[in-house]
Amino acid sequence: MSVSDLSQKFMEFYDKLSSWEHSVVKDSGLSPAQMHTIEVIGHHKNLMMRELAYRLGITTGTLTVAVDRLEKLSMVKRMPHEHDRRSWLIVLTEKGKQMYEQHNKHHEEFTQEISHDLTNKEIETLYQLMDRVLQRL
Amino acid sequence: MSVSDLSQKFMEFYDKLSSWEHSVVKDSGLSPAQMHTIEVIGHHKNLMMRELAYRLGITTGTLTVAVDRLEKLSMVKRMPHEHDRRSWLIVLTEKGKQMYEQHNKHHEEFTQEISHDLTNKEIETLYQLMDRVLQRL
DNA sequence: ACAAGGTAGTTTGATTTTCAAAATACTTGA
DNA sequence: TCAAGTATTTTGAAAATCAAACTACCTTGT
Repeated sequence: MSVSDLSQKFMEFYDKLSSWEHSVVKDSGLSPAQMHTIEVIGHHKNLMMRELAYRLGITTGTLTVAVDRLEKLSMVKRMPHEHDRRSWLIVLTEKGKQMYEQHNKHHEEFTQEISHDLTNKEIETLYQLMDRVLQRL
Repeated sequence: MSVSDLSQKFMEFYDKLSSWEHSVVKDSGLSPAQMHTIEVIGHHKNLMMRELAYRLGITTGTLTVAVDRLEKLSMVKRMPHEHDRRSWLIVLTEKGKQMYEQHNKHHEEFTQEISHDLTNKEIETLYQLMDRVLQRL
């Protein structure tokens, strides 16, 4: 039982999550990138372009286009920043919030499904271990 | 401690892994999609176009273009299929194998790094729990 | 044996995602 | 105030993606 084994499991987990996400998102009418954008905005409530781009791992130029499109779909809107007239706060519209909530529900159903064989204690343990691992990131 | 909490951790893990992967891949000269293609081929040693496309979650049309490009970069090559003249087996070249090994090493260093605070027993537990979760996927 | 239907891969045409670099508009600090 | 810095957008180009049409080959039922 080596670090290399754990590494394999991490990557397997990542891959499977990725393909699950992909298949779920397809039914939503949004692209994976669009859904991810909505997830991050929904999680943070409001973000400036620069910060959002950073969290999505894309450039602000790319984000400008993406936000334009999401705005056209009535999923997000640009709100003026109170203290900096160069900036926008990007927030979810009502429709965007619904999309966010629904997608979250999918995540929870998914988690429910895959942790079905675990006891409450095991779920707790898994949570704690992942939490500790994540703190080093 | 609910399923919803665990769900959050899963998504946080996914996100952070994703952005880590992104930053590592950038230094390799390949795109994330290209690296992922190499990872999957490297893992399975050889795959037909159809199977590889399925595992990558893309269409065969997209894959044709991607493999063309990776072939031009001398990372992969198409080998004729023994029993089916319509098919190719996609395999890594020597250069592709090196890329694959190096990327794997990055994964292991990453895993080493983030599991640094865990005891061997905890690593074992985490591995087992993830393994059980993954079996339901 | 052979036609019909199925499958593997490629091509085509279009859209989306992405980047780097230049441009614009605003803020900050000396 | 003015120079330098920052937030966003625009531009031009490349890469990733899809659906649908196409080619070549395989399989099956009669």
